Amino acid sequence: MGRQTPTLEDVAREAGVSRATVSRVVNGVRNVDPALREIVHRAIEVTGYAPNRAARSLVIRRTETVALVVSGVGDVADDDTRDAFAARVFTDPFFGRVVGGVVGFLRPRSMHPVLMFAESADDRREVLTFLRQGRADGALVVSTHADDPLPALLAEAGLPAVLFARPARPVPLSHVDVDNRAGGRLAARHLLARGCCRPATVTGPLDVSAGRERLAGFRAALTEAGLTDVPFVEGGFTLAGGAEAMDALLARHPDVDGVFAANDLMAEGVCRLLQERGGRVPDDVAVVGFDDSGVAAACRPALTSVRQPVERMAQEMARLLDEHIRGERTEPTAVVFDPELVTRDSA
Amino acid sequence: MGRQTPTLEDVAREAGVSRATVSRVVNGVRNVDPALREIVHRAIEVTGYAPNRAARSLVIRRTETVALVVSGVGDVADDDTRDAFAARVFTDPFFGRVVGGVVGFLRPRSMHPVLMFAESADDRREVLTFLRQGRADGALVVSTHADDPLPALLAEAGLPAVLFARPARPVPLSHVDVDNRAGGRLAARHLLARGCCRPATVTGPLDVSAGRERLAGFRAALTEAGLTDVPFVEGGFTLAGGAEAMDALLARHPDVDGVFAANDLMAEGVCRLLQERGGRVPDDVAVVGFDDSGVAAACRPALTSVRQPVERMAQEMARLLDEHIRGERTEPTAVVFDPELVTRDSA
DNA sequence: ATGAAAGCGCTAACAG
DNA sequence: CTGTTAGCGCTTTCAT
Repeated sequence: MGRQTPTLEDVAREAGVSRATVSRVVNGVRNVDPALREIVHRAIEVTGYAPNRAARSLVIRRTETVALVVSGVGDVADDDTRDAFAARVFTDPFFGRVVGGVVGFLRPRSMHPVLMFAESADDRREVLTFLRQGRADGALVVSTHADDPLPALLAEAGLPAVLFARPARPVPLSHVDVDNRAGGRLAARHLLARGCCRPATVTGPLDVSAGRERLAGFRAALTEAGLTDVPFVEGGFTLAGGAEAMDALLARHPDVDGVFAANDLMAEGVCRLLQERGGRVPDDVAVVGFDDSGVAAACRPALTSVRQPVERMAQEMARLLDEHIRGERTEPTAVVFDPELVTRDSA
Repeated sequence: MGRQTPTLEDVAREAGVSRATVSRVVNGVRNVDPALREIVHRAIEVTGYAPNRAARSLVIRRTETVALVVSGVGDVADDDTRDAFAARVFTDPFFGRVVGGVVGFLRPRSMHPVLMFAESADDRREVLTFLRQGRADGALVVSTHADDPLPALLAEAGLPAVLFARPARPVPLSHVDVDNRAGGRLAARHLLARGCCRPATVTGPLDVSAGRERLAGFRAALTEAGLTDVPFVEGGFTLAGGAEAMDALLARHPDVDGVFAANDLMAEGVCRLLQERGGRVPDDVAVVGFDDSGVAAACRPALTSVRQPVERMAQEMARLLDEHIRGERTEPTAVVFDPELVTRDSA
């Protein structure tokens, strides 16, 4: 067997040039005689050379790797909990879209995401260590809870990081978000336009800014139309939570004729419960969701939903991080996207 | 501002020892005087030292990183396609469980997964390059199609890799799998025990071994019971595919009284279609799924399903890869898990 | 435009 | 048990 994987040295020898020249060719630096460049390329081909990234990283002090961390607030860290967390996270179509957008930005730049879960203090420590060791150049953080301590830790440590969604308490980090308030208004106006006069809403967790803002926008638009005291129940952003919330809502207000659920999963839960009770959607109760994720189209009836451009947002999040990493951007920046109503069958 | 991040040298100076000693302490090598170890630990604390992984990787020739690649057979690579692929992949609860299991093994060893999608020839090239550059020590591959060329490429290149599920054509790589045939038998026997006498099945893609084997097991058990010519339609492992397949099945055999769907997503599609047609599950038609993923419990009615221990399988996959990487295992090995029937409401 | 040489921060013989 | 030393493979001045 020959020696290990070939190095720059080997290619240089094969091409009859210096290591420096090969390095220049590999990295596409100009200042290289086209003829030589050809020779070097041939030598690379012949030797089957692949640059050692550890060596490169050591000198350029970059990994071309970013941490993609899904972060909660848990304080436990046993395997079952993590399994369950991972399964739940990945079942929510929202994360798939985030991953898609992130990869869409990173891949053309041959950057790659390392997947991390931060559900406990240990996990968070691990994320910081990971970054401080230079195993990743920065972090993309998707928090599942408002009180997630990770963003603040990252900011304190001066590590490059960008958040998906505005954190509950201000943190000096860039973030992307959708205009949740505008989304709530869109939902309200659509229900009004349909002729609903007893609308209600199943909200997300109210300690999360997305939950609060969607509710606020919904109420504001209704108030403008003269409707106050709109009933609402918190649904926790899950399918089961949506159904339970609708159950509670129905118990107190059997006559609701329109429901805005703050995400599609809950909207589906709402539809299910309504149907179980013999109600028809949208004839008896119109339902509007939020996200326009895969479940919106798959739900029966297909959900009318406030679309959040998650892929674009995730892409932008990656772009911001890249700029922070290269030092092209230093100030925390917020990029806010406009929601859009997608009309289907449920309202 | 002080200098950059502290190095071994800085810690050594602070502790009044040599770099080697600090290195030994950091890496937990014995042979170190407990008193000195204390001093070094203190110095690490004081300086806020975090070992530079690129430097370490350069010499130990390991990254403690593995590629987790979801691999199809596509030949396109535009952004929208990838977005859609990522979204679809992550919507399938199956992958969440895989990720959970993989992370469960890796994390305690401070190893980490880099997420990659391989949907085109370019993507596959990228995966190989990634590994050859030493950016990851090996690959965990989850193929979505039988004809996925990636496993063979990996094997040819002599790169450490382990597959989830047996590849359609033999490849000299380790893999984990569930006994799909036994799973099919379990489903058949359950339907028979319930008194079904006109069973049918919605299969997975028949070019995938999981699809073929589940069908084979189902048929075999039915044949033993004297039932031959069991109707089947291919459903593509998706929700919509399951519904369509059931539709086709019903058109040809309106009297089926039991259906085995080769995964839960399709089983849910089957239930939906049945319900749309006014049929009741399980009273008119009993439905058995496969996987016992999150949707099984969430489906109405809750699905009786053949459980695949995905988390444990994924964990084992990571363990095998780790052994291959450290050279403790050289021969390709297959680890096959037993399925188990979980009885709920649908059958 | 090209080459020589000095590290990047760490580990691992090898002495002592 | 501890220190000295020689690289790991690459990039990057600095000369030429």
